[in-house]
Amino acid sequence: MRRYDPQQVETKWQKFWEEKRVFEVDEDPHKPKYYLLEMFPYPSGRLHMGHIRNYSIGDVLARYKRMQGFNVLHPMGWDAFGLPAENAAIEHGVHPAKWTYENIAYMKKQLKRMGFSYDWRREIATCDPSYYKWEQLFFIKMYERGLAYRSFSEVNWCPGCETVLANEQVVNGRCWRCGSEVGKKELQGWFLKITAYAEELLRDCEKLLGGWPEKVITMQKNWIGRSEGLEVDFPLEGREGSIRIFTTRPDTIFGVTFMVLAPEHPLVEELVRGTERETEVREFVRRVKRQSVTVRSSEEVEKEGVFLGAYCINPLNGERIPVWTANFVLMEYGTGAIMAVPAHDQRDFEFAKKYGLPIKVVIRPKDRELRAEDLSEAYTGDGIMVNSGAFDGMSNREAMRKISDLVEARGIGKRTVNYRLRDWGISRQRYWGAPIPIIYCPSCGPVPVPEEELPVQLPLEVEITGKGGSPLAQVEAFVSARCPRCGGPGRRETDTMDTFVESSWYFLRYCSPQREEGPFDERVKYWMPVDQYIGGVEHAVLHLLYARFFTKVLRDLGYLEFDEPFSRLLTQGMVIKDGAKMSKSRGNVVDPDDMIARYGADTTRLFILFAAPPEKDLDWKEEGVEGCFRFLNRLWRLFYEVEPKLKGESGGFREDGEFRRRIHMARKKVTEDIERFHFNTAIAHLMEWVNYLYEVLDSPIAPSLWREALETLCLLLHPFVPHITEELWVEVLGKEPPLLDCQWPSYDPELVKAPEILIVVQVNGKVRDKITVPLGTPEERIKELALEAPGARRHTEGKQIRRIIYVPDKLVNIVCGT
RNA sequence: GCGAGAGUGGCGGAACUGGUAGACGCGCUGGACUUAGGAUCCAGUCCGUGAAACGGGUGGGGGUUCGAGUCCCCCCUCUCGCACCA
Repeated sequence: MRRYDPQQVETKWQKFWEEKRVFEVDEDPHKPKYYLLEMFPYPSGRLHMGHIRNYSIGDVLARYKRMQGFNVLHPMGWDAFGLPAENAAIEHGVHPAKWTYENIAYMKKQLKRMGFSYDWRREIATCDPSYYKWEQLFFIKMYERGLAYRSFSEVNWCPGCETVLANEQVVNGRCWRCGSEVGKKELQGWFLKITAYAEELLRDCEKLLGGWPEKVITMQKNWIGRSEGLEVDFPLEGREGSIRIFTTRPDTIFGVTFMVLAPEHPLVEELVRGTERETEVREFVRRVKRQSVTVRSSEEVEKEGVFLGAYCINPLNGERIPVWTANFVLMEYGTGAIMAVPAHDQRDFEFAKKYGLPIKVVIRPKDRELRAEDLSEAYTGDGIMVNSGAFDGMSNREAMRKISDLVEARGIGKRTVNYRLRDWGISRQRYWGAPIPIIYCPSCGPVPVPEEELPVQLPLEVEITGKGGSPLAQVEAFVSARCPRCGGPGRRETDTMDTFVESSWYFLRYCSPQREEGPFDERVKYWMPVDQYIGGVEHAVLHLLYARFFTKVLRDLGYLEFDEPFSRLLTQGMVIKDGAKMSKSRGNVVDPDDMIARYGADTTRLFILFAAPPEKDLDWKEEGVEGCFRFLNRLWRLFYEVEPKLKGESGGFREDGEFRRRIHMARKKVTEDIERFHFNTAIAHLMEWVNYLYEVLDSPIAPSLWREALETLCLLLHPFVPHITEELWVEVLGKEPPLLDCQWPSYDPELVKAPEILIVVQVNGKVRDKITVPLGTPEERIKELALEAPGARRHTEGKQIRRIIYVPDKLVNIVCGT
């Protein structure tokens, strides 16, 4: 018997697939399309187990759908711009382009060695000018529509990466990539107006229901953070002007006992200038501004503030209200100023307690009185209005509406909607990224590069030192340019785009990757949207939000006709070893190359799919891998042991119903399990079936039945372990490759049914016996048999039988007295 | 603190709409075949008793039900996300 040699088998079929172009697909209007996409990798050097897991899951679905008759688009590419390439240049003196392309070449080889069914003709690398050219075009179109703008503002600055970060890229006050503590910096940069789509991005979350994990939808909703409220002007006392605040609780406006401005609020300086408090306040503001984002946003930080010495007037009741500034009010949100109602807001309450500010109750619960001096915390619930003039006695909900109406009618404020979502800052002070296609002209200002001059190529001759800001600024040949508008001398923008811009539309480019006349054509209509997207949860509010935004923008620019890019999303769990995420610093990394060399790609894939369901974390265990390797050997031996039995005549054998039933059972189970992404149970069932086939190895089974079983086994296992199945299919069964073009086997529900069914007999809910009855036995007969079962009789003897419950084909429960 | 998810053998994990808890795999125990094996095969493996019978058992406590891992209430633990957003 031939030994199972994964290396030999796997390289043989990989070569075959490539030569026969098995994975290449074209548009075919006669077939239903299925776009299966996995998040493309950053070419960091080599694949890690997280990639292998992601792509193994994807490959199962791609192959399965293809065998089901779908025209499956399954592309792969490279998220090729990014900092590590630049760091490699700084550390090892290798050019980012060289480093990137070498990594791509190696990782591509690894992907091929895993047997993933990608159509490599569609491969894209985002650092290729033919890719980012279109991105630059989108930028210009967005600029023309006011969706890309330049602004001078306080941005997140990562000292480690020496560049700006978008809000989404700051995780717990730290850089999402390098973990450095993020600071603030005043900087001029380019922004994409994602806030213009806040409402739609939020609303369309409804369209994702059912297709996306609820968790991701919730995270996106929270990130967008819509809140409805009221803006109100509080006139300043003794001078011109007013303080505009935003509140979601207009019903508490009679309970305002102080105002708080964000330390960055322009009025702070204005109000204290030339007063005795000037020094104290300035000192405070300086101190707060110095606090890093991490410190200022962490819970431990105590609320602190200072009185500005100024007062304003509550426009509803004329009360005189002191104005403070404090660290817990953010300039970025709402109007940067709040009305403080300590009785009904916990933060205001804490602040009032600390500084001895008055507390005034304006809402009481329905069933009791509320006294300010009794409060140990703010009362934030609903109730009845008190101390609120004309609104007393009203429910606070009603008062909310009435007060808003009044404020709007008097012209001192308006209802507004606020979002937490900020515009997306895309300028990066780095080299290895797509250049922003703008030329600054001393007389015309920023001018977009004309379309016909795109792409603005990233120059390759550049010195990368990691010091002194953007490397592009040093390349005079790049920087100096003619103003497209007036023809005068101008200078190019030297910042590059955030790499999340590239990943916001790559899935569209796969549809027409080589097209030179435009970013995409009618093929995008055929393939999009992506039917199934697979990747890690870490992009729940980064990539996935940006990609949704881009899709909507491109739709409005006339390129697309749909609203959402990804119909279904599967977020896979992490790969864990020894209780922790695999990482170099922990030294618990398992290298895919190692696994392939020792066990082969099929075993590696099988283990990953078998050890845990996709959305859960996967615990890497060498012993588990060995178990899977053992199974494939068992499978291999089974085929060669059965091989001689396949040759004989099929006549003269007793029809074996159970043997046939198992075939259909397997088809049903595996199909259903793949549909719900329960690959582990699908594989478990196939293992069980193989165990059964070994048991009946010496039984007189017709050769045609054996053949049917083995063929089914190959077909059902193929999405998981494509190489070994292809080999057995051809070498033992003598069939034509590739399996990918064979039809997924269907099952006959009638044949899945067993002729005899096992009925569990319970007495008072406890299992006491089991009986076997022929399919179709009438209920009355089954109940009789159950009562006669010895195990049941032991427990019913001498007792009164009260009820008999029958669950068809499952159990009988005899309820009797005790 | 808020929100979501999860707690099942020695381990990874099964159990679709309430209906035999522990499938499958790992590990472990014993045996067979072997010069040998960490190869392969057979048997066993939730706990209590040698075994049957029986009893207990899905984080803890209550409840609904003929019947609860599954549904409801309270509590504990863990993971993830958000975290002064007015």
